[in-house]
Amino acid sequence: MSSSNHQQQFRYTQTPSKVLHFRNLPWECSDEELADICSPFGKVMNTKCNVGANRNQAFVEFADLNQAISMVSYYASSSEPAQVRGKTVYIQYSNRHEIVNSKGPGDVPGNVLLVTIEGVEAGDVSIDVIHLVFSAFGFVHKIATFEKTAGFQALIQYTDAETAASARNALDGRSIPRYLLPENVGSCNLRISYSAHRDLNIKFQSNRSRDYTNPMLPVNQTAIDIALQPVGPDGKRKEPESNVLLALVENMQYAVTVDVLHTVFSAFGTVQKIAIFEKNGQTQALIQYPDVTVATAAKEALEGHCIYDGGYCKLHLTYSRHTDLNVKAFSDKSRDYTVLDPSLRATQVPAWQNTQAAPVYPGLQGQMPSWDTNQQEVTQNYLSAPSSFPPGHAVPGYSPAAVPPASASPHAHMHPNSFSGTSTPGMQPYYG
DNA sequence: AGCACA
Repeated sequence: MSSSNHQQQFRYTQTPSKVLHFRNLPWECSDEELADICSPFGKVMNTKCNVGANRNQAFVEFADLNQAISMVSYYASSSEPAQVRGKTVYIQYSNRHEIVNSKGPGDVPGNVLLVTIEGVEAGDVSIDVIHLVFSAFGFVHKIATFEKTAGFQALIQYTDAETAASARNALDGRSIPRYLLPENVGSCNLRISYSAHRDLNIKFQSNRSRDYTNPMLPVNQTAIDIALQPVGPDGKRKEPESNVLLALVENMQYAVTVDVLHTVFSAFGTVQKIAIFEKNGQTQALIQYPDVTVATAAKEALEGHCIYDGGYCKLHLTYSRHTDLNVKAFSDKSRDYTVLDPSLRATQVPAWQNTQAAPVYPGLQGQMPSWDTNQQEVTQNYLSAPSSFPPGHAVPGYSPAAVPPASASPHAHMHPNSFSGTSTPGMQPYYG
């Protein structure tokens, strides 16, 4: 019966309790900070921090009811509010009379985190991505991953509980950045608690477990394919290389067209095909090169750079799992330069009416600056150019208005780099 | 800025 429930909701009518409820606490307020402001009023028997959805509430249990009353009374009449780290905290009697320490094992702080990666299968998030994400907070000693009914989980071992806590506080409830995930994965929230483990027993370096303190550990058979993959300078294992790049475009303030991408990516070699699509509300593109080497050069030169000055249209590049795109030869969202001569666009000739590009456009040769079919010099210039990229300015001077006509080169598929090297003299922003 | 967890 509700009439028998005399628990009061509001401060002036609450019945006193030796348990006090604190709210509006600063982020990650510690038991020590709580005890600091409570101990002048009595003996603190128990505390519970990081309560509530925002983890900014807490409970403190005094030894005696009068001690709790004295604290509430003091701040009720004080001109200075109770503060922690300069932040005003609000104190009232809890509607319970003791702190029930129902700390599950996952709430006992330790140096090993138990991470549940929601919404993914084990294969979707590599141990290297996990390592990359969690290394942001300190040296990761060991990682073990496994699949349980709860889903894909990982144990992350840090040096100490403080480092583990900082990682937990920063990442719990958040998602792994999308550009670190495969194309087919949406958001994947991290649920992080503490493991009771102190020291993980990693027997092998494998696709499921790593011991970063012991690089000499034998490699498990199941991890051989992974071990054969190249390792980047940061020690992060790369995804399988491909001649096709997946580009995620961040902060897309300007339209990123097929032509823009073609111009940007042609600096590193012949672009065979481009496809632009939307995924999870973000613009993505696939760029196909003839071989992995060129794709790698483009990836390394362009990763993290912006198509436009001012941080606009920042590129995040990964290798696609595709090797040969099946795209419409000419649409606003895709282009196949191996099938279709781009000059057809300028001359308004549909692709399917022309199967012999070169002989049809002899006149265009004359429009081009002095270049012929032996464009070694141009090719070399642009292949060597990415090393001189100014950091943070993938395409300095690039402006949306300066998008080159895709029609400029009728031979893009025959002569590597001829497009970007010759078609747009006012548009050579890459290397100054 | 408003009450935990099993």
